Amino acid sequence: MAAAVGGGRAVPRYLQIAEDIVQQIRTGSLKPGDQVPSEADMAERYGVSGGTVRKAMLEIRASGLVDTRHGKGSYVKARPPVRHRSSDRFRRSLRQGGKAAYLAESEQSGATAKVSVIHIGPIEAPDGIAQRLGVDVGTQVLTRRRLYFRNGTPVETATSYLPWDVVRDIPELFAEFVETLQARPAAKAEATELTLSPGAPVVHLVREAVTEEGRVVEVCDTLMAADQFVFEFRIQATD
Amino acid sequence: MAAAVGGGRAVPRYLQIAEDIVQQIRTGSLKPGDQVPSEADMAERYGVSGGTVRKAMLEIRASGLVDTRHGKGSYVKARPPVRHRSSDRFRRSLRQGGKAAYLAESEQSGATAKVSVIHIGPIEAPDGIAQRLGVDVGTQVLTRRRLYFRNGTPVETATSYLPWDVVRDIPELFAEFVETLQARPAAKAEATELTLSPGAPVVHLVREAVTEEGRVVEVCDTLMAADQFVFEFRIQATD
DNA sequence: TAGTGGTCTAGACCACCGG
DNA sequence: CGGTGGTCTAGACCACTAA
Repeated sequence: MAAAVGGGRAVPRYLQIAEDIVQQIRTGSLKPGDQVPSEADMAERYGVSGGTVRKAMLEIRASGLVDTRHGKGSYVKARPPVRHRSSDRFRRSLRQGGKAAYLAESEQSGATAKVSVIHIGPIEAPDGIAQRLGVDVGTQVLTRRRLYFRNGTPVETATSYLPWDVVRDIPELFAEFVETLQARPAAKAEATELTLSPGAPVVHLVREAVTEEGRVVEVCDTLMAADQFVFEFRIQATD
Repeated sequence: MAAAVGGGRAVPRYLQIAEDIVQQIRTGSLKPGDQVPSEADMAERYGVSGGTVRKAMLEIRASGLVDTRHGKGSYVKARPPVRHRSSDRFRRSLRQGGKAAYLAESEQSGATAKVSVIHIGPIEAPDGIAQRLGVDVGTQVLTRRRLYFRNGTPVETATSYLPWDVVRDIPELFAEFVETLQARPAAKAEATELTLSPGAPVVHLVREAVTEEGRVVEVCDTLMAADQFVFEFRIQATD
C-alpha cells in the first residue's frame, strides 16, 4: 500500500508508538521485568507495518529503559538507574587495591557487585598508553583486564597498565590522579561485552596515577555503560 | 524480492557499507566538508535497497563523523573532534565572568567561539534546582540561559540559577565547585537545539558553586554534545 | 524543478530462544 | 517446533533544499 500517512502528520507514527510504550513504562503500566509487547503484537495493535514498529523499538531502546534479547523479546530493565561514582574513591584509605574500593563503593549503594579478572600478564605497551606512561612503544608493561558486574549485569570494563619497575616496588605514593572522560556511542564489540543496545552511549574514562615526582606510574582505561553512572567531582577553587 | 543474503553472512551488509564509508573518512578519501554519497548513489553502488543503505547511514551518523541535513545531503564534519574541558577553568583568575572563561578557553584551542544569551530574568526555581540551592520550590531566582557555539555550530546550552541575595552581593568567593556529570542519549528537542542526530549522546553536567560557609550560591545546568568535549579532572590524593 | 533525506508498506528469509 | 528479533527488498509518497 502506498505511503504513510493521511495528510499533514506532525509527529511520525513510529515516534508516537515509542512514546506510548515509554510512557507505559514510566507510569508503571509496564513494570520492571515485564515483557514489552512483541514487534508482531505492536504491528497489529497499532495497525502499522513491521518496519515502522521496528523503528519505534529503536527509539524505545535509545531511552535506556528496556533490554532486548534476540529470539526472546524485550523486557523492562530492572536496573536502578545509576550509581554515583564520586571522586571520593581516591581517598588513600579506600585504595587498598582497586577491587576492594569498587566493592565497597558499590555495596554502599545497596547493589550486588562482582569483579572478574579477564586477563593479567605482560604485554607490549600500545601507542597511547606508552605515551601516557612515558615509555617507548613496545615496552613490556603489566596489564590487568577486569569486568565489573552490578546486579549480575556487566557495567564496566577496566584495563590497567603498569611499568615493570613499578610492579616491583608498589609505591602507593600517588600524589595526584588525572582523569580524562569522554562519552560516545558504543562500538559493536563494546555493546556486546556490556550487553548494551548498539549505539547506546558509553563513557570512556582514562585515569593516570601520578607520583609526587610527577611520574605516571599507572594508566587505567575503563569503559562504562553510561546509564549506570553519575560522576561527581569536587574541585577546590584556586587562584 | 526475497530476502537477504545467500548463506551464512557474518557481518550484515549495512554494517559493511557503514564501515566502508567511515574508513573513507578516516583515511581521508572523504575530506572534511565533502559530501558523503547520497543514499540513492550508495544503493546503486553497493547494489542494495534503500532501506539497507538507510540503516548504514544511521551507523555512519552514530560514528559522529558526519552531519546530515534533510534535503541537502550528508557532509563530513569539519569539527576537529573535541575540545578539552579542563578543571583548570575553575581558576579564579579565569573566572571574570563565565563568558570570558569560555571564550578564552575555546580560542586557546584555535576555534571560533560565540556565546548567545537566549534568556535572562527571574523565574520560580524548579524542583531539582531549588533543592540544590537550599531554597523552597517556587522561590524566585535569577536564571540565565545561554547557547554556546564553536565554529558556527551550537555545542552546549547552559542555564544558571542564582538566588536574589547572591545577585545583589556577587560574592566571587567560591571555595569549591561540585560537578555531577552524566551521559545519555539526546531527547528529540535537545538533539534539535544542538543540531545532533537523534539519539546521539549528550553530556549533562550540573555545577554547584559553594562558598566557604558551605552555601550553594549558584547552580549551572549545562548540556553538551558529547562528541565535542573531553573532560579532564585532576584530583589530589587525600587520606 | 530535480535531488536529497524521512517515513512507511507488505512482504521475505535468517538466527536465536525456549519448550 | 513456534515465537521472537534481525536483515533485506522494491517499491511509494512526503518534506526540505537549492537552482
